[in-house]
Amino acid sequence: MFNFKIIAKDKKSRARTGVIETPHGIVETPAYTIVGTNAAVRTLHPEDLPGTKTQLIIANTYHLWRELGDRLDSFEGLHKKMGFNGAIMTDSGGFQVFSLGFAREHGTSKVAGIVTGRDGINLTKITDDGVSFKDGEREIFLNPEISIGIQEKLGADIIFAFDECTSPLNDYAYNKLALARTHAWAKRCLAAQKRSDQALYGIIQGGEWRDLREESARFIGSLPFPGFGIGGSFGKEGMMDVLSWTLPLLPEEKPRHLLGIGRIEDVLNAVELGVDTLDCVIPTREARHGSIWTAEGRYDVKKGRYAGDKKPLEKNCACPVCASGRTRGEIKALFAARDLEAGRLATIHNVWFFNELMRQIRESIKEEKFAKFKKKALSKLMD
RNA sequence: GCGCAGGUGGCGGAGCGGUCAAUCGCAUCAGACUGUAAAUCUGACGCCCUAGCGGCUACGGAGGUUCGAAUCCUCCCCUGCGCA
Repeated sequence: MFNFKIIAKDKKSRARTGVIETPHGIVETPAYTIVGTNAAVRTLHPEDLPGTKTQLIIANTYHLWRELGDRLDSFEGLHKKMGFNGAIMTDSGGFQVFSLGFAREHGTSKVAGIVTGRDGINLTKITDDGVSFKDGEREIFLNPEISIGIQEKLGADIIFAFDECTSPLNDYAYNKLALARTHAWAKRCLAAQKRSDQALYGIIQGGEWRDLREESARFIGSLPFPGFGIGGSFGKEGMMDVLSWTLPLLPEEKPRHLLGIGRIEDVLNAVELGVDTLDCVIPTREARHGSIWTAEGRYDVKKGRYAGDKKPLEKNCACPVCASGRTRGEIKALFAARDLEAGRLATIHNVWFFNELMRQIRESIKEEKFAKFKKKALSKLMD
């Protein structure tokens, strides 16, 4: 049902290319996972997905549980719901422990140094059993058993252990405590799993501390998970340290997923260090915000200078939007008109862009040209 | 020609005697976004600068009243609607 096969390894780095087999088809790795939190890639229609070359989508346990509640028992399954026959993952809700809690309270991102909106509201209450999320008048409680139970009903091909994503502002002592909890929860997740046709990935945490990360990689890596996720917070530099500390300690033949990271340079660095799949909201969220990703980086198509611009979003791009002759000027005008079609077109392009980047990465590894490819790709970036 | 309603920053549109360089929206400019709380958010947006509860010029034009006017008065110019 679930299998990972490494096809080629880079000689000079830990990069590898392979194939993950799932009940819903294969995923060629390294692969980008497109985020579809509420069982839909925002702004896209199901029929848009094939054109974007998307192999893998990740939906979210917390959000779907919040939305479905009791109706989850009669849920048709994510593949049907999304009109997507490829591989699907569900995140466990562990990230929401951070994003709806500490992150929201303090206005921090999981990537250290990034300041986001802060409203001082912390909706979470964390105990050793699980996490209670305030949702208006009601409360939503998640723990390892409940998260796995929900994920089994959602029916993704790959599911994640319920963990606690800490903040870059949490100190060593807190991370140590949270890590012990995440480890205990990992075992509970394994014990709670009933379905055998879903691959449950364990998640490595430990903040930016080497001893915690290594401890986590050893511990989680020793458990019978068919794959692993690298989660948590770190700085731009620390991110690569964390991967270089942890990935060598994990069973090489099992796939590794980097949770929630995905700018061009991050993708290249992560792959170089041995990451097989990764997910990120950047292609989709930034598309809705008007940021168009290209080999040179991104630009904001909403800007006045693109009014009437007859060029495609990206030169020589073969995505369905660029190939159809849609222009920057048209898309700028759609953004100006608040037409949701703008976000859809930008999303198709961005998703295609990242999927295509991964395709090129896979090719370069097979051809033993990854280092060269990476260097060239980085040199093209303007910022 | 008469009557009525208006003329405010790039545009729309508040303000109707003081704390108004002027709410707000749009446009523009700059920035952010990394397991989606955000198809969202932040900042700038008359001119000048040593960037400050700083200086200057401003609310169609010209006068006037007032300690003080975008706000009141007079005349003029212009626009829209109605009647001739």
